[in-house]
Amino acid sequence: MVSMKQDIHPLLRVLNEQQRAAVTTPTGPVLVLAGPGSGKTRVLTHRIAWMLSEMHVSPWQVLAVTFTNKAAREMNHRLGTMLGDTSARAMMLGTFHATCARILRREGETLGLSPNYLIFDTDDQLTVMKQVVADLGLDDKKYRPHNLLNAISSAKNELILPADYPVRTYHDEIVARAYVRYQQTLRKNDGLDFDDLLMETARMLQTNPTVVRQYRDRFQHILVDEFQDTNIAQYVILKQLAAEHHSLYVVADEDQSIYSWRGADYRNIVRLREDFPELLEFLLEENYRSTQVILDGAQAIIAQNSDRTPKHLFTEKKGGQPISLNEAYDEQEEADFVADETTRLLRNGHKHGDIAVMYRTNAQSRALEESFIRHNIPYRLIGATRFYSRKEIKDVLGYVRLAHNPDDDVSFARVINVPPRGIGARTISAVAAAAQRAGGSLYAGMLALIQAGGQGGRTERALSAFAAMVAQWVVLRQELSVAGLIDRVVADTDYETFIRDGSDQGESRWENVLALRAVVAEAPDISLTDFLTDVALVADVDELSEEVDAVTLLTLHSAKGLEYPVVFLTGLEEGLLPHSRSIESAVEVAEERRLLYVGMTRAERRLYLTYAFRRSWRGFRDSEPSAPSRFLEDLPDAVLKQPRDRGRQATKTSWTPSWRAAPKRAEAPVRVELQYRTGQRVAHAFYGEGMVLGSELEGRQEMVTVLFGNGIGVKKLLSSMAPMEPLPQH
DNA sequence: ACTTAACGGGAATAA
DNA sequence: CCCGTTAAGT
Repeated sequence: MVSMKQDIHPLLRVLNEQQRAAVTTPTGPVLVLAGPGSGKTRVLTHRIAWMLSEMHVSPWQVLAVTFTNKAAREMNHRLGTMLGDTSARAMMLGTFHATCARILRREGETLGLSPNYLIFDTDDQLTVMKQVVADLGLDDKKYRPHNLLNAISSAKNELILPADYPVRTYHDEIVARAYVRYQQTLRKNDGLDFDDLLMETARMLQTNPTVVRQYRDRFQHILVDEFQDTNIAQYVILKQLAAEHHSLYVVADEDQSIYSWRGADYRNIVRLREDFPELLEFLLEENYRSTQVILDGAQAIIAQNSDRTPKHLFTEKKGGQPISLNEAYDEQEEADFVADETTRLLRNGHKHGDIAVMYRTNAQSRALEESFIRHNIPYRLIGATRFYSRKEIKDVLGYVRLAHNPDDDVSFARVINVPPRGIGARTISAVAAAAQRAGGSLYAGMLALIQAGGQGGRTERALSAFAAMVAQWVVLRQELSVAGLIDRVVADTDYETFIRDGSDQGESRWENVLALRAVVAEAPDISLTDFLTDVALVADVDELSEEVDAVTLLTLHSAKGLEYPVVFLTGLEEGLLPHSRSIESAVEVAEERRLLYVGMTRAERRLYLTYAFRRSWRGFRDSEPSAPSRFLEDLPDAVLKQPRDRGRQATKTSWTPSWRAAPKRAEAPVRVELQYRTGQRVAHAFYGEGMVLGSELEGRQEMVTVLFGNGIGVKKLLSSMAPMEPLPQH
């Protein structure tokens, strides 16, 4: 039934029928299955507004969980303009991690957590785990701290406590011991890792009737975005909170589930249906983002996955520019193609900010950056080295963390001799030994050591000076703002002189310190605890501002939830997408495919897919040949700008980059006839005519070095792969 | 005690 | 290539 516009509630006017149904449904468990670009953020926002204005829900009773802090901010802003700032501010709105951090700050004491706990990031976790491996006398080659952390993270995501870690093998036994020790060490340092935030919250809600009642009363209405990427701990939190009122409103797209490696389990959708049998489901199938061509391409890719609900996405943006599929010689040429094409788009009226370049791994950004610099195109890079993981930032935060809690051994060990102040390895072991004896922190150990005396003048003076400095910071943190405290620690440690060593890198590091200082200045009243919590929970995408007009470089994972008029997806090669680490598992390959789907569906108007013919792998001096991604085979020619070169399809046999290949076995020498001789003239399908500079066997392959004309220059090609043939001699 | 060079091993996505 | 570790030099 078509209703007259004026009969429709103002909140609903901008919505289509499906969206309207989802927004106005009575409270209760609701699952909105939303395709990409189908306006799920809009639905969530309008649903909240609808509940507040039409269903007598108080903002205080609403908990909304988003995937990024940025999404939370945006939703908050939209609701603010729709309803007025006050009601928007009363809601609890944030990511799972941020929300749990807040709850634990208030209630954690029931679990024995200090209200001033700090969040330990990946770096800190690794520091702690290295200590654990050393303490337990484990071989760190056999039990890599990194791997142990992964195992522990998986356990935490499934709410498995150290004491309950399942042991089936000796290896499990070691992991279990490491887990116990790791958790003890974290707590001794008053730290929680990212997974703890979720696990401890879930555990508290499961075990503490008083707390759970309090939060069920408070959060009578819960809304969740990106539900397909929740893990078990997150699901338990939701289930516990919603157990009484059953007002749980989740938005999901199983085709965009790309975080299983972080414990996300899209079967939570199945659990939801089981745990809330009265669940109502809504579909959002109209896409408002992309053109039909882009949508068709993306659909063709995702349709190949089994175990999914088929969807009928459609858009009114019929037709559109065909998808451009491009092969480049290597990663440099690929990057140059992206830059050249960007320049062309800019000439045709696009802004830099319209354009995003996406890739599977952060390492791929390098070639792109270099090319953008050469072409003088402003860009910004998301991810890579997180701002808050940079050495200089971690150092300064280390001092600040010591002021917050001098018993934080991780921070203590990090900064005790930074900048170098004559406290070397010897002295540090003495401090550690004293701490051990006293059963206290390193800081306590240091104080004990100073009191006992007898270290020798130099060392004693250095230690006392450091101790006095830290003690002073602890006092000053009460009276100074965070900005003031940072100024003070930087001044006291003479950090500027240390970091500005005259090199360009030093300058850039100092600029980062100043940038940190500027960030703090924007929140003059923030408490030290809140500041340190925020810092730990910022994601790089959170910092993405629309005001900067630059091309965005980011991983496919970071791109989730974003959209751009023009998108380049680069490195679409076997080994990269799907990634070599996923290639042997069908389940993981399916997730890689979803990753491509997520990338493609970010594009509004123009989509470029690129792959390189050969690619350099880190330390290898020569690049390795690569094959186009198997996923590209599933693109119908109809959506492509030019039909594909059928000769260069991915082979179905699994391909491994050389650095993953099995060690070369001694083989009987195989005589291979060289096809090309130095001086030979050749014709190449892309590069035209050239002259062979040399030809040699590489393994069993003939590698030909050819000089091409037209400014193309020297290329190294595999005779078996290259679309190239010898020309008759004159 | 600190700095520097040489070496070896590992290599994905991220709150 | 980048990291951390180690050995030798300041």
